[in-house]
Amino acid sequence: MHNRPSIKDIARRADVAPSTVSRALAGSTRVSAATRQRIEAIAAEMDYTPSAAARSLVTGASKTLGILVPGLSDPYIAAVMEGIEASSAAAGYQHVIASTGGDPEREIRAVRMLAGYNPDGLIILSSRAGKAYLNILPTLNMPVAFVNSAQIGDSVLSIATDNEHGGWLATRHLLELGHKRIAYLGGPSRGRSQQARAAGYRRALHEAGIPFDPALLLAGDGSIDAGQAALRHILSLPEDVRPTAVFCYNDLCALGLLAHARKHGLPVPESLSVIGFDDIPIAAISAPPLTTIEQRTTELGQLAVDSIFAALRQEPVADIRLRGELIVRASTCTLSET
Amino acid sequence: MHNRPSIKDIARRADVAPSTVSRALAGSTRVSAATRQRIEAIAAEMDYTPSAAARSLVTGASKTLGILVPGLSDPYIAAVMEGIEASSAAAGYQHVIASTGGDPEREIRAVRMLAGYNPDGLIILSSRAGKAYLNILPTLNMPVAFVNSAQIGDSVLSIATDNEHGGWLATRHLLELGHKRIAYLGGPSRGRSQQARAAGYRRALHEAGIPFDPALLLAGDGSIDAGQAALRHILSLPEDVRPTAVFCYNDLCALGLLAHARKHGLPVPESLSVIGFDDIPIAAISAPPLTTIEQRTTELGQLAVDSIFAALRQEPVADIRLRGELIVRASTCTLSET
DNA sequence: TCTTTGCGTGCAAACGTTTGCACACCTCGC
DNA sequence: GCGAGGTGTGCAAACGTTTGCACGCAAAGA
Repeated sequence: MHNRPSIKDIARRADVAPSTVSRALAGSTRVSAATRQRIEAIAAEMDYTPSAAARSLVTGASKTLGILVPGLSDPYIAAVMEGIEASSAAAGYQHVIASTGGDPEREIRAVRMLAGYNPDGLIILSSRAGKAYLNILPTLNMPVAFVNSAQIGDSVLSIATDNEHGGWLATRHLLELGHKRIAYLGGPSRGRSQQARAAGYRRALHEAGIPFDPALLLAGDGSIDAGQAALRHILSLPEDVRPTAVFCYNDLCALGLLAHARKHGLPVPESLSVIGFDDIPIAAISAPPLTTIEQRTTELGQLAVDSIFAALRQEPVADIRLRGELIVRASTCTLSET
Repeated sequence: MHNRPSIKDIARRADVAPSTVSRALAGSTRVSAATRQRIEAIAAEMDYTPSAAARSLVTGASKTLGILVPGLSDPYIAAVMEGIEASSAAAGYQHVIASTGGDPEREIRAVRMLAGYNPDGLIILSSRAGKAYLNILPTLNMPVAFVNSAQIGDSVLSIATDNEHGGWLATRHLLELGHKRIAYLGGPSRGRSQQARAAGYRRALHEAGIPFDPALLLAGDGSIDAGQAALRHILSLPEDVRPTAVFCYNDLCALGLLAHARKHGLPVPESLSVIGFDDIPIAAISAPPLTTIEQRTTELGQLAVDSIFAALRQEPVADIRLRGELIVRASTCTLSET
C-alpha cells in the first residue's frame, strides 16, 4: 500500500495492458474514449504520478533543466533564477539545482552530477571555471547556456549583460559630473563580468583623457563587507589623492560602502559619489538611493531558458548581450569645487 | 559518439560484464584489483557519469531532495536555501526545486511533480496549502519536512521559528521603550508565521495591560512596497492616534517603511520606532540600522535536511522550534514625551 | 460474401542501472 | 587425490515507462 502506484497497478485495476494506460494518459494516441475515461478515473483515484526517472530513461528527455549557481543567497542570482522560473514554469519544466560556492573545481564536478540527471539543457550562472569546460562540454550532448560567464568557446550559448558597456556608462556618468579621481571597487577577480566592467571603466577614462591610476583600483569580492573595507581604505588616503567618486562592482558592495560612509560621517554624494551595478530592489530605497547601472536580470534568466528551448527545437540561436541603462538616483552628484 | 557512455560501453571496452563494471565502480564488492583499475581507467577516459534516472529506478533512492519554495527572490528564502545547500552538499545530495509563487493550488501540483522525481525526501518552505496536504501526504511515502509552514498534522516533520515568541519579543521591546500605540504591519494573511507573530504581538500587549486596537493592525504582504504603503497610511493618521512605533512582519517591509519615512522627513526612530523580523544581511546597514528579531534561517535549512536524513535512517525525529533573539540597532528608541 | 481498411488494444523490447544467484576456478586441508 | 571453502565473474531479472509492431475485430467497399 505504501509504494507509489505504477502504470501497471492502474492497468491491473482497469483490466487493460500497461501500454494502453500509458497511451490513455499521454493524450489521444488512439484509445477509445470509454477506456480513456475509465483509466483517467482510476489514475486520479490512486493519485498516480508518473515516474520521471523511468520516463526520462526511455524517452531521453526529462522536462528538466540543470542549473548551476555559485550560491542562492546573492540577490542578483536570485533575480536571474526568478526569470528562469518564470520562463520555464509554463513549459512544465523542473529544475535540478547545484550550488558551487564559486569554487571552479566543485563547479565542474557539479556539472557532471547534473548531467547524470540527464536534463534537457543546462544553464550555468556566473561560471568561473572557464576553459575547464572544454573537455566535458562536448560530451554533455545537450544545449548549455552560460549566463554572464567567462567565454568558453564559440559553440556555446552565451547570455550576458554587456558589462563593458555598463562599466563605461557608470564611469562616464561620473566623468560628466566633473569627477577626475574615480576609483573602481572590483568584484571577484577571476570573474568575466568583473573584468569587463573594469575594461569599461578604463575605456571611459581613456576617452576622457584621464590617465589610469592603478592606485584607484580597489580589490573586492562584491560583498557588503568588501564595500565597508573599501571605504575604510578610502578614508585612510590623504585628501589630495582620495577619490571623489567610486564605481562599485555591484550594488551589494556599494551599499556596504554607503553604510560605512554614513557611519563615519562622510557625506554621500557631497564628498563621495557612489555608483553601483545591478539595480537590486533595495538599491532604490537605500540612503541615499543608489545610482546604478540596471542589469536586466530577470530577462537574463528568461532568455537563457528561451535559448535552451530554441536549441532543443533545433532552431539557430545567437548569443545575446543585454545592455542595461544608467539609473540616476541620489548617490552621485557634480563634483563640488572647493 | 554523441550519446553519453553507459556502463555497457565500458563493459565492452573492458571485456567484462556490465555487472562487473557496476560493482567495480560502486566500491569494492569483490572485484579483483586488476579489473577494477582497468575499469576505472576506462570510465575516466570516457568520462562516464552514471545515469541518476536508471540508478534511482532500481535502487529506489535518488540522492535527491525535493524542495518547494514560494519563490527564490526573497532573501529570507535564499538564506534557508543556503542552509539546505550547506547541509546536504556534504552528503552528495542534489536538489530538485519547484517554485509556487505562493499559490496554494500550484503548490500541491508542484508536490506531485516533485514526487515524480522520487526524491528521498521533501522540504517544503512557507507552505500556504495547509490541509490540502492531508490527502497526498500519506501517498508520498517519504519524509517530508515543513519549514515555517502551517501545521498540517502530527505525523509530519516541522521545523519552525518560534514566531509567536519573536512577535512577543519585538513588541515587548517597544513596550519597554515606553511606547503605547504600537502598530503591527502584517505579512501574507494566510501564512502561519504571520498569524503567530501577530499573536505574539497581542500577547505582549495584553501582558502590558494595553488594549488591543484593530486600527493599529496594518495589512501587508511582506514586500518593500507594503512597507511604503504602510507609512503612507500612518502619515495620513491624525497625530493623536498615530502609532509611535511599528512592528513589521519582516525586514523587507520594514526597510520599505524606513525608506519612505526618510523621504517624507519623518525621523526614525525619534518620531517612529521601527522593528523588523528576520535579520536579513542588509538590515545591519540600513539607515538607520534596523532593530529586528533574528531568525536563524540558515539553521532552519540545515535542520530540515538533518531531520530528513534522520528520518531516512529510521531515527525518531522531533519537531523543532527555533527562537531568535532581539537585535537592538538604531531604528528604535524610547518614546520621547513631548 | 470476401477482401480491404482502420481502429482499439496487447506484446515485448528498450532505456541504464543494481543485485541475487550461480558458476568456474583456485587454494587449502585432510 | 578429494571435498570444502573462497574469490572473481557472468547471467538475468527488476525498476516504470514508452513505443514499434502485430493482432483481432468491426465497418465499409467490391
